[in-house]
Amino acid sequence: MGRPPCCDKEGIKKGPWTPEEDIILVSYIQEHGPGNWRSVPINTDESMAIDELKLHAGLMRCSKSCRLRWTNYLRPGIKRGNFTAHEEGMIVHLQSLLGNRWAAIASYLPQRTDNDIKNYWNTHLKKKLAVANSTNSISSGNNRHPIFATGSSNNQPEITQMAAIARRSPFADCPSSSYASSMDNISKLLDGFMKTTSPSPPPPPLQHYDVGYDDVKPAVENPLMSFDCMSGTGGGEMDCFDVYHHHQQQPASSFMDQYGGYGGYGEESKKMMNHQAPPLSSIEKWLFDEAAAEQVADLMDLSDGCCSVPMMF
DNA sequence: AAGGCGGGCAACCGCTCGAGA
DNA sequence: ATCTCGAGCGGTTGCCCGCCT
Repeated sequence: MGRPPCCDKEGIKKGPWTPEEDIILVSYIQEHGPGNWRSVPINTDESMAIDELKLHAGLMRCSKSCRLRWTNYLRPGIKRGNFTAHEEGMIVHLQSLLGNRWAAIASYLPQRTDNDIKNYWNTHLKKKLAVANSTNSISSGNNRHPIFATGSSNNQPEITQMAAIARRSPFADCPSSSYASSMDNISKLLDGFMKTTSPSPPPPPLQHYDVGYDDVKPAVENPLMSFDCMSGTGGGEMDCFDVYHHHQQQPASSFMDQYGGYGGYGEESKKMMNHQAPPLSSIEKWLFDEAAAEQVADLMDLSDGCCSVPMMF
């Protein structure tokens, strides 16, 4: 007897997004910014300008669907494709600390979406950890990370879970072949869209940040939008861990303010910073700590079968 | 070559939270 | 203080694609 689904209304489209829909959504967000999702499909009423009416004709998606599509796929700065060993380690580590709070975990990997992380956990890491767990029964005492010695982690699982990630990612950088995973396709479509559509002046350039580079600078390559950092080269090649390592000198809030602005991750991060247990300041210290970086690297280098993995699932 | 099967991932659903009235 | 509603989150589903037989 719950609330009816927001997409139950007639005429609201569901299912896979088409390139045209992506273009419409990106165009809308470019002009209005992310957020106010409710208004995306609704703004097709008479209050809209003529151009906007044209722009949104055909985007019959509910607000949820629009938000999801943007945050999980279209949002600039998303790194797609294979997870690095460092990213795996981060995910395993953070999952052991935070549980299945994928949004919170994603806030520590700004280039990855919560959906991506969730899927990767469910399809890859869970199996790896299960295999490691089933083949090993070594006790975990020696692997406890100092972070759990603070007395604030009453119910924390063993940090040694992360040691179960024993292999470096065997995958190569190869984007998926389907439309939905092809940033090139969208970029080209958007480029073509701008060349072939309305004679009205082009909207102002959308800025995005090359997360992980030395200075946070707006990267304006495509007048409409730039996806370069998602495609496996450029910014996408930088490990998330490098990002954190690089920013360890900065206050976390500053880092999140700079990088978390898109798609709501910044807000989640701020919540994490300010309110939520476990004590993330400690976690952050550890994550940002150079020595910890080496420790993670060491753990990631461990071969299969050398560590215990007391799992919770 | 064709059909079956399983893995991976995009997208949906339902719930919770929080802001504003 | 309470209610309403939008935003966001996590769990789950279903489709697509590649591999195997």
